[in-house]
Amino acid sequence: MEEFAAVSGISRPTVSKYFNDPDSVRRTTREKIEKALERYEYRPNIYAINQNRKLTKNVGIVVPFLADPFFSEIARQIEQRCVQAGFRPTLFSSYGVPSVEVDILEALRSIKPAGVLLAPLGRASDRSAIESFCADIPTVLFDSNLEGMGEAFVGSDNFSFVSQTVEYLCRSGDAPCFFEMATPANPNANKRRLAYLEMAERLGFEPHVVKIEGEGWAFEEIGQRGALKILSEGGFPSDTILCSNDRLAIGLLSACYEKGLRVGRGDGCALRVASNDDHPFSRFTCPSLTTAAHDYEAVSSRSVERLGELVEAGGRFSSRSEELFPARLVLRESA
Amino acid sequence: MEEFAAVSGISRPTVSKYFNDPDSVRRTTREKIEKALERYEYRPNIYAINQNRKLTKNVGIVVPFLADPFFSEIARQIEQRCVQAGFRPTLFSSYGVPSVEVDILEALRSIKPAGVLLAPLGRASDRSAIESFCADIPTVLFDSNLEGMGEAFVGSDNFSFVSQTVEYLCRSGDAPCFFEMATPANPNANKRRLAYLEMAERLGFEPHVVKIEGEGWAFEEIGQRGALKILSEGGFPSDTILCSNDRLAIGLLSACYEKGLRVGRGDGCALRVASNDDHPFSRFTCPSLTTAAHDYEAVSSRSVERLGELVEAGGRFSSRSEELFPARLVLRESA
DNA sequence: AGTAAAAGTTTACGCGCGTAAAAATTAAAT
DNA sequence: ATTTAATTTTTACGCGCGTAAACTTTTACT
Repeated sequence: MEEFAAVSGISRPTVSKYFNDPDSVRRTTREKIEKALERYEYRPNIYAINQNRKLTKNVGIVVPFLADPFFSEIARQIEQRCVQAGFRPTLFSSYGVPSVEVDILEALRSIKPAGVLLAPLGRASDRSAIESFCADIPTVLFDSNLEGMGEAFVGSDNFSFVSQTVEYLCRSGDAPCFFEMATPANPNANKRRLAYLEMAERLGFEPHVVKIEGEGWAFEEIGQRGALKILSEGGFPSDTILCSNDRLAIGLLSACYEKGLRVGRGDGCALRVASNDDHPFSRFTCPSLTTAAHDYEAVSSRSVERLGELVEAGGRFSSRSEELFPARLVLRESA
Repeated sequence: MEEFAAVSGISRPTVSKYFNDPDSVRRTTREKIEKALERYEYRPNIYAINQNRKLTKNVGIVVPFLADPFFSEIARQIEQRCVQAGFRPTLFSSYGVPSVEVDILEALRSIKPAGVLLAPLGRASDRSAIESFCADIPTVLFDSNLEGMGEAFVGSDNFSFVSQTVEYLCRSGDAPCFFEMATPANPNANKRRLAYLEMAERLGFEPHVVKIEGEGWAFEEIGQRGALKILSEGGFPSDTILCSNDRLAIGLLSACYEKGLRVGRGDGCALRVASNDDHPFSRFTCPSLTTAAHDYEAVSSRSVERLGELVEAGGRFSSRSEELFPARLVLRESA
């Protein structure tokens, strides 16, 4: 930087100021530096910068399972918006393993991020590890809420999802049973079940929750196996099935196909299947999946916005906020 | 570190040595330090470390599209193995955008990685940018080969994929036509087409390459639209279709379902469909997809191994190696 | 016990940059 | 042309650690 300052005819502290914020120097000064920049392609050393700055521009984005297209899609959007907001995002996935999630948080501490956007594993998360992390690093939770943790939460309104799908299914045919994992990894799953039960009461139908066995994040396989088991043991309590999430539904549809059961709302269809999430692949299932869509854009943009505000506010909000975005019902062929 | 060295009763240079490599100090010394570590939870500042070390332990992993489960799966495995090898991996995705790929390489330069594992976009990549990057940073290419770039390439043997699927399809029924994008993003697609043509000649059948329009990485949609168009304009030249990759096949299967065409090898099936990749979702398509599987494990482990050797060798190999792993034919219901 | 090799200690420097303070310069305003 | 505010320059220090050199202590081995 010393040398570069010399060739650009500006003092080093001013050059340093320029790289911190190009608009903080006079226009003529900026132009001189930028002219020199074209000829000498100097880049400040990021490690030296971050060692001396109290606050880096790093942002950590943590998701529970990047191989799930839902998360890779939302991570993609969040990443983009972080860059637009002037941050340097780094993407992490715990791939469903709690200890990896803890390791990621540990690694994040060491890069002294301005803030972290965290979608926790959920039930399997080490709550005390996350709590102590949030105490040290400004953190916004998204997608999956852990009560009281982080400075803010941005996610989707599970009741909005389920109420719309249930309402639609009841309006257009039989009331649905609810298909889910017995021990869901994600807290959203619990909220969805509760929403289903609530809707059953409101609309006056008998709820049936069908729980299937399975651990981990291989939801499609769990859904497929669970559905095959149920189908060969007397079938579902209703011909209309609402799945807790699209990945389970993908497994269910594959099981139905295997069993020769036609899914859809037309004549000759044995089952109707609807679900929640609007997973990127749900348009290509057979039949295409009727589902309640996340507002990907709202969740991702609001998460990053909230993080920006948090960093601006010095890392703490006076009170923790929770923002939930409603779902949008997407009618396709499966129900 | 000064203070920590004091409380642990060891000199600072030795403590520094310890954090560089715990095994480089005497056992008794190590134990003293680790005992102190339990009580004072000191962590060396990663920025100060990397500023002074000639070589960081950072490794960049770059994939073209993380929302494609194929890449998220291979990225997952590579990430794991990097950690096991003592590296600090960071994951990047260009999400199909060439300028983002260039930005990523630029960002990678600034973190001075020990090495980079790069799966380039392919046709859309800025070759000169990648070339100049590889000249500066030790790079191993994987999945997608760019002639002469990087110190090594590790990928799958496209001929092995196509020869096995074609051979199987011919053996068990009619010869396949080949379904692909007119302007594929990935160089593997071209190799697969050539392999198909070569196999047609070897086995003595008339090749039919069916090309569909479409740009970008939304392969399922492109495959679906393309297939719908073809099906409503006279159909495919053969009742057996080999897709260039699984994501196109997923779109094709969805189009077939929509058209009421039964896919599979049994009686009453109008089409047989096979493909390449063994995409994580290909087990759950309707019907499940017969495909040639990548050796995910071999490709990912060998890539990381090769990178380790490269770093060990000081960043340069005397000659560029290309390693291709054969496919494994996975017979499912679609063909 | 004696000795060479291995490991640790002291001392000191430098990495590349942020940043503070005081002085000097420039730009804007009366 | 003066005054005043805004920038820039000079000078200087420090961040947290890697690392080299010379020296001292510990370990391993005959």
